[in-house]
Amino acid sequence: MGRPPCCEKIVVKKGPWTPEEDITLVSYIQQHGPGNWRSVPKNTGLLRCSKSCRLRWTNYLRPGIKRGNFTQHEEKTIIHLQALLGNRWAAIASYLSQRTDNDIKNYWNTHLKKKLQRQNGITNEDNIDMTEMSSCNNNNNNICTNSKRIANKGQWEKKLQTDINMAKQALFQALSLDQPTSSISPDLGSPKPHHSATATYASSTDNISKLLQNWTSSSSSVPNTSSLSNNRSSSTGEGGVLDHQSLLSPNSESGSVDEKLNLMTETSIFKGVSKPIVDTEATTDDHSSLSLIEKWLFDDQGMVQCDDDQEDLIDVSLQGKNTDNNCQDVF
DNA sequence: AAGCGTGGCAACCGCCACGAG
DNA sequence: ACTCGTGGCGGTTGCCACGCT
Repeated sequence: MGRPPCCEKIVVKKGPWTPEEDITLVSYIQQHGPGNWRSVPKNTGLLRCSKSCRLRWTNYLRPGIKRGNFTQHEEKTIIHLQALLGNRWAAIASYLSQRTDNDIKNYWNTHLKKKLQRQNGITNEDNIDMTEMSSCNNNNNNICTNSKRIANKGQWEKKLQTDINMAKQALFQALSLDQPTSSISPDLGSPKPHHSATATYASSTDNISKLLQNWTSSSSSVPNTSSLSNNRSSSTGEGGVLDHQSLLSPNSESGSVDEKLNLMTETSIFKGVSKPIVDTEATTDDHSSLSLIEKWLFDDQGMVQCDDDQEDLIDVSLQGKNTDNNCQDVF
């Protein structure tokens, strides 16, 4: 038996989020930063469970989320990481800077699983768990068996996660010093192809952009990075919070909501977000230097490549073969 | 044109980990 | 050391759009 639902006592609304709710949530997070989700419904008046607020933010409203079709590069990355990590979507998502774990999970379940099934000539009747199957793509069957056995709570997971987190943390620290600005994918805010015509609000990122744009009037210039830096430096422990006005005020300087949301990623208010916003410029500047983790991911298929999609990956410049070693050690 | 089946995605549910008291 | 509250994660469900008959 698990704990009772977090919002059992109060009447909570379920189902798709409305634009008004989204705005309320975004506004609140703009002012207070993410985190302390329990207080969000209370303070905003949203009739939503705190969990629901958090999910809505992390999976949909959070700036820097790339939506739309997965690139081949992303696809291959997911396949490889899934084979290595299993269904640990959050961990996998940490390597795809702009994708949410939910997105990756959905994509795996709806596309990649079937694709792999086709490639491996496995029929649905076989009812083979693709998670396990792909895990067994590793060379060592014993590894496969053992890792499956301890897949859910094994200590190797913690070690692996710790190693990854440490490496990433070091990288982010380095990047944050060297790369003051970022350029989030232009895909952000673009409507998802599949649901672009849908009438359902919740299915269209574009809608919230449009809606938010109604809150903003025409404007001339984009807030410069230095002002953001000032915000950051003058922030509290929660991190620098963009002036609420900069996002929603009619007098805002910034042109599009997407731009504003993108800029939000540059502030540190998202420190509390589980998945770090990645400075993509660091990766796009030097496409020629394929990161070790990517090499490692793609080596076995001899498909080391450097295309436009590469910017989607975190350039985890881990030392030497550490990543490889870490991953193998834990097995 | 209507009915049905399927696919895709957002959101919910239940469990776990962890920190605070 | 223990309990409780909260956040995080992965699995699953429900809804909607689309395609096929």
